[in-house]
Amino acid sequence: MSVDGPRTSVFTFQSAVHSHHVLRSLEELRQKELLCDVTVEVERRSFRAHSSVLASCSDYFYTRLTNHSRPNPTIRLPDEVTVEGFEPLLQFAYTAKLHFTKENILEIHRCAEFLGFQNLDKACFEFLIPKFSDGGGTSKKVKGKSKSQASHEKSQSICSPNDQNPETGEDGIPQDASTVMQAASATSSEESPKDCLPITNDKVMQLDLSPLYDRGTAYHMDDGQDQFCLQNCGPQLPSTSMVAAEVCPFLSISSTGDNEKLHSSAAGDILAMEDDFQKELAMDVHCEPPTDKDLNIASITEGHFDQREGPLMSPTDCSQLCPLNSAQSSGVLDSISDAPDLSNIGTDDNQVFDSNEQTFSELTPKDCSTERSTVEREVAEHLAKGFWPDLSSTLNEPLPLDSIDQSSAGNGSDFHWLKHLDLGAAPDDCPFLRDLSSNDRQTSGGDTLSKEDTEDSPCMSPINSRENSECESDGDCEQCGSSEQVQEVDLPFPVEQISSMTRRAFLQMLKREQLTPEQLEFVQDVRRRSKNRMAAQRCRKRKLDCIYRLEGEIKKLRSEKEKLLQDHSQLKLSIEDVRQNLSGLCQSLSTDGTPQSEQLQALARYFSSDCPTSVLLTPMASPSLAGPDQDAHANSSLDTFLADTCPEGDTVALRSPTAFLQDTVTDPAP
DNA sequence: CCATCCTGTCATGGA
DNA sequence: TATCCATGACAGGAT
Repeated sequence: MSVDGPRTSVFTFQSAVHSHHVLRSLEELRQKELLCDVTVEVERRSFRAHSSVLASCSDYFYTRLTNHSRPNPTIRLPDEVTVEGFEPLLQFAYTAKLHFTKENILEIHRCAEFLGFQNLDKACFEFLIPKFSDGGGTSKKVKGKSKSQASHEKSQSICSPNDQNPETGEDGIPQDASTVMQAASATSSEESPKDCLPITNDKVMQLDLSPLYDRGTAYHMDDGQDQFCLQNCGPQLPSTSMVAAEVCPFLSISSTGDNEKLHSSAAGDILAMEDDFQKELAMDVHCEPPTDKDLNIASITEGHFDQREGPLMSPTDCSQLCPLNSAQSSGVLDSISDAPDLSNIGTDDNQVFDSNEQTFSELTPKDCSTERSTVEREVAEHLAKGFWPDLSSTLNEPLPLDSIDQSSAGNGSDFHWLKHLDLGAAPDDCPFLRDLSSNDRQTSGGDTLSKEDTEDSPCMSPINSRENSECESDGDCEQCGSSEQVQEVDLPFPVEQISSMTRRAFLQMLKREQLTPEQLEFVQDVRRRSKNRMAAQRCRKRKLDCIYRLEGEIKKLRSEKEKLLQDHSQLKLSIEDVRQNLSGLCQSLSTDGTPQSEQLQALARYFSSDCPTSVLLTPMASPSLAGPDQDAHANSSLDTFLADTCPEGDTVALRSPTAFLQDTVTDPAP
C-alpha cells in the first residue's frame, strides 16, 4: 500500500573532505594531548591517544578498549610490540600515512599484525618486506638532472651520499633520505648540469592512505617534508573547491574498475553514484604540473607512496611537484624531445622518437642514469597496481565522461567540474606511468605522431574536451570559431592535435604537412593560445591553492593564539592564588610584634594590592640582597626571612624585598 | 541592471 | 633567437 501525501525530496550532501579534516583534527588533538582518553604504554614509553581512533584502526585495541569500562584506561602493550613498530602505526592511525624505512618495516609489520591494524595488509607488507629484506632494497645510485641552475646547486649537495640534509623531521623521520623516484628525472633537460640524486639505504618511504589530501597543508602536517608524487597523471580540476584542488577523479574513477557504475547510473541513482564518486575520490592524486626540477618525484595514490627527499624540493606545495598537467608535461616532453638539431627530425625518428623511454636514454648523459633502482621500480609498480588495479587497462580506455555527463544531467551541475578535468595528461606525460607503460608502447611506430601526441590519448585536454562538448551547444564559442577557421584553412589534421602534441611532434608535423603560410599562422596561433589557456588555468589554480594554504595557516595560528590566551589566563589565576597566600602569610606573621612586623605589614598590603603580574613574576636575583645602609639590618633580616619562608621565592618574588621596603616604609601607601 | 565569478586572451618578462 | 611558461591585466559570458 502506498501512502499518499506530499512527496518530499531528500537531498544528500556528502563532503569529500570531511573525513580527512576530522582525521587531521584528531591528529592535532593528539599532538596537544587534548581529549585523549587512553594511554598506551610501549616499552616504558607512554602514548596518549583517543580510544575511538585506536579501536577503529586496530582489532587489538578494539577488543581491549571496548571491554574496558574504566575511564582513561592505560593499556600496556606486551613485549611483542616495540616503540619502533608502534609509533609509525600510531601515526598512521591518525594521518593515514605510514612512514617506514627498510630497517623498521619488519618491525612495523610485526606490530601491525599483532595489533590487527587494518588497511595495512597485503597491499603494503607482502610485497615490501621481501623487497626490503632480501637486500634488493639497496638501491643503486641514480642520478637525476634538472634544468635550473638552482636545482643543480641544490642537487650538488645531494649528490654526495655523505652530504645529506641534516634536518630531521619532528617525527623523527630523517630528512636526509635522499631517495627519489627517478621516474621522470630524465625528462628534465638536455643541456644543464645534472642533478645527482643517490639512492641511499636510508630512504624513508611514506605510504599514504589518506582519503583526501589537503595539499595546502600537507607540508605542515608532514613536518615540512616534501612529498613526492609518484602518480600524477590525473586531470586538472577546477580550483573552486577543495575537492577540485585535491583529488583527481579521473584516475580515481578509472582505477576502480567500477566504471560500469557510471555507465549504468540512471538519473535517479545520481546520489548513489555520487557516493561512489566520493569513494573513488578518496584516491589521493595530485594533479599539478611539475616543474622541471621536480620531475624526479613520484607519488602514488590511495597508496600515496612517497619517498622523501628534503633539499631538492621547494617548500611550496605539492603543486610544484606533480607532473600531471598535460601542458607542462608536454612541455617537458618538448624540452626533452627537442633535439639540438631539428634537421634530424624525420631522419632518426625511429631512434629517438619511438618511445619516450628510448628518448630519455639517448638524450641522457651516460654518467647520469635516469633509471630508478630495480626495487624502487618494483615497489612503485606494485603500489601502483595494488592501489590502482585497473591502471593499465584504463590507460587505454577513454574516460567515460559521457556517462558522467549523462548522469549528472539530471542533477544540475553535480559533476560540472568533471568537464574541466584536465585529461590532457597522457600516460606518457607521467614519468611514473611512462615507465610503467613504456614496454607496451614500444610497438608504436615512429614515423607518425606517437599516440601521446595526439587526441587519441585516452586523456583529453580541457580545451579539447570543451571543444568536443560545449561547442555543440555554444555556436559562437572560440573553439567553434576555430573550427570555422579550420575549415577555411583546411587543415590536413585535427586541430585538437595542435595543442596536445609535443613540440617535437608539432614541428615534425609541420614539416611533413607542408602547410601554407595561412595554415601555419593559424596552427601556431591555436597552439599558442591553447598553451596559454592552460597556463592561465594552472596559474589560477596555484593562486587558489595558495589561498587555501594561507587560510589553513591562519586557522592554525588562531588556534595557537587561543591556546596561548588560555595559558595566560591560567597563569594569572595561579599568580593571584600565590599573591593571596603571601598576603595572608605576611599578615599572620606581622601580628607577633617582632621588629619585622612593620615590614611584614607593608608586604601584606603590597601582596594584597594589585601589583603588576610582571612584578610578581620577576625572578629575584638573590634572596640576600643587601639593603639600604640606613636599615640594612632589618632588610637583611627580612630577606633572610623571606628566603627561608619561601624556598622557591625566586619565582614569586617582588623586585627585591629590600628595595620594595625601601620605598614602602617611607611611603606606606602602596 | 549590477556585482561577482569564471574563463580565454594578450602582453610582458624571465628562463 | 625562438620558444615556453608564469602572470598581470583586460574583456566577455554566465550567474
